[in-house]
Amino acid sequence: MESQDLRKAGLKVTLPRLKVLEILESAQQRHMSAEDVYKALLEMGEEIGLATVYRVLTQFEGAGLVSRLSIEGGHAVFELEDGTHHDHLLCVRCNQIEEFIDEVIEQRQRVIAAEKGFQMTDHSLYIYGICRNCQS
Amino acid sequence: MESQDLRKAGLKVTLPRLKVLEILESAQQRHMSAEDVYKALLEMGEEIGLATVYRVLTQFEGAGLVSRLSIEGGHAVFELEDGTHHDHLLCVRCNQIEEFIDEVIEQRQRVIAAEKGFQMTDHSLYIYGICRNCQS
DNA sequence: GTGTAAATGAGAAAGGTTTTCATTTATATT
DNA sequence: AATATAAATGAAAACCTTTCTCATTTACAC
Repeated sequence: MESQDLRKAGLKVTLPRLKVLEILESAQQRHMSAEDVYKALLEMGEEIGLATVYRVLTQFEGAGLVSRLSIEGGHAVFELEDGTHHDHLLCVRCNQIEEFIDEVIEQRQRVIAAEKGFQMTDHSLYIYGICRNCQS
Repeated sequence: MESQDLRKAGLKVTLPRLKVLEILESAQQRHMSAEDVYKALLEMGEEIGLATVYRVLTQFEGAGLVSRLSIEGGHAVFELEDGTHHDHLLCVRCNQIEEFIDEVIEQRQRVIAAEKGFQMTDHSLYIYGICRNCQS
């Protein structure tokens, strides 16, 4: 009953929105670009325009249903929002993305923001590297 | 004698390169986009193409003379390399950028990368917030 | 001074994302 | 259940930052 999620978010229940949600929920990869979602829709037989995919993802972000990662060099990727804040490790070879949570870092960030007189609104931490599989 | 910096970096000493270096060294703002540099050059009376500014900044980055920050939502900004690794605090109102160094966070990042089996190549941490001046 | 490889300028092209606008659709209302 | 209305969609154009192409100019080695 994903329709409820959409209604709760104040969005009309439309086929493109339901299908995009479905893709995000069932995809093998948790992190997908707009293009990835678009292609997955095509494979599913749904002819939904790329512009609509972008619009829907942006609305979902606004509604708190997904988060947007702005990774270095290029396109954004989206992940279903699961309520947990986490940061990311990205493999520069295979583009795989892993997540991690580190309370020590979180705490230090709060301290630093306070020290500098900043009212923190957000923060993003990306660790780039070569994952275990790609080191061979 | 900035010419030496260029020669040391294996770059020919050309007027565009000297002028871009000059802008970066004398600018009131330490963090500048390619467009910022381009405009500063125009104000200085130097007719240097935007493509050249991009090329020069990219070469400077390769030569270790400047660092490129990939901040959220759009264009890259460049800063003169001063040898110190540091992270950034960005004001979402006035776009001012502050720098900070935190050895605890650095250390935790190394630990996390190791735990996940990543050979870390780079990392980027941005704290977004409202700076002291903009909170009034 | 001259030759040669490298650098530049202008504009075109690229790549990801957003906008426009006419058409379609979901939902509130009758 | 039919209808009105505001919102959503598709397709293509526009956008924006950045890179590339290619003819011309320039720096540096000889």
